[in-house]
Amino acid sequence: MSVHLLQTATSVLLKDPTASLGDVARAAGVGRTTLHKRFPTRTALVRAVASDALDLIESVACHVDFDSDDALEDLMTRLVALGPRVEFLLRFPGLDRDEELAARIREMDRPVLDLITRLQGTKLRRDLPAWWILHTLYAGLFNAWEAISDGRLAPLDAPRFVLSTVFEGVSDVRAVDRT
Amino acid sequence: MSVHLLQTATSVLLKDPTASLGDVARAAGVGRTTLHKRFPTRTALVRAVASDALDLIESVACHVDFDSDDALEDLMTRLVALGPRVEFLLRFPGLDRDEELAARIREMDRPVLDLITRLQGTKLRRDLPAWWILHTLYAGLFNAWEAISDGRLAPLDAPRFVLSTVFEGVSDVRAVDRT
DNA sequence: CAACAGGTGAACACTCATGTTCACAACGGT
DNA sequence: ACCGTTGTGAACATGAGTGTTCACCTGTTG
Repeated sequence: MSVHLLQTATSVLLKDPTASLGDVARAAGVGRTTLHKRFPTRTALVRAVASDALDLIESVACHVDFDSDDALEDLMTRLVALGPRVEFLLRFPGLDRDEELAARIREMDRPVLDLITRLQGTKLRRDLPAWWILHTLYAGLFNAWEAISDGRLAPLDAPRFVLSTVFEGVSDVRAVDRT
Repeated sequence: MSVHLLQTATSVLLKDPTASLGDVARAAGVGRTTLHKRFPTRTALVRAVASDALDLIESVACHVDFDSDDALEDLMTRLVALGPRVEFLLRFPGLDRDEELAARIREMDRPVLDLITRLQGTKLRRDLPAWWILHTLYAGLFNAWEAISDGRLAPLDAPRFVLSTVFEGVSDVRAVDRT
């Protein structure tokens, strides 16, 4: 039941970052008092939601074989499926001001950055910084989540769209004539 | 001076969407009363900032030759240069709930969507929806703006990074072996 | 049955953003 | 010198979100 509460809080706060605790409690079907019992302050709730999202990412990242050549595709596919729970992490305003959370995020980025750097020896472009590629991947994820929540993109289509677009770009290869 | 006020408001509200009007006024070096004189309510200020951003986009869009084959690259390059003023438009929470603004945005998207559809006959992939390509371009812009404001990316490098990444992807073409 | 933990609504005080009014100062035009 | 404009600070009322406490209800466990 605590899990469902966090999920509801995630979606409510993501749709409207200024939503009151009363809104969150009502959406979750619990009393505001109960919400305050579990999360004494608003920032505590936000941190719990963010922390939950980080746990979620870790729980899928540990299933990815980072030594594989398809690790990035595998990771991305799994992340796309997580949806709003993780979108919250990248989108919620002022979240980066929490140093502890920011540190945890950097900590999670590190192995992915290493993976990207390694893959730049084989399948990834070497003329782009690893951090730029990482953020391009994030941008692709973000893009897909937004399209899904807008109802324009079917969740099952999302991984294919993201991977295909981010890796191969939007140019028609057969028509490419630039250097 | 009114212009400078809007610019300041943009950056302050972008950094912290929950910033109070007092914060905005102080950052702009004017009294809160003066701010209220010019923009009676908070939403009025937000709408003014957004409207200003839209004007900015229109002012550069009218210099783009939409019949050219390089129209997209031209447009993107100009948009990258606009920076935070426009980032506000895509990022500020709850902005899409203003129907008038949303309509103006859709109105501006239309010619770009048409351009994309047209270019899908030549240089752009036909297996992706036009709206997906459009949002991928936006995601690239957003990515660049974020990197710039974080100090990781030099503004002059931004257009090249965005265009190259969005159009050609992050895969090393020479190593591509997928279908 | 008794005790206890967990959930609930009502009420309260507190803080803060907001919107408004008012009186005053600076400035330019007549 | 007069007046209208514009900006300013101070003060005030209002409303909303927040955090807290308390009395009450419910189910479980002993």
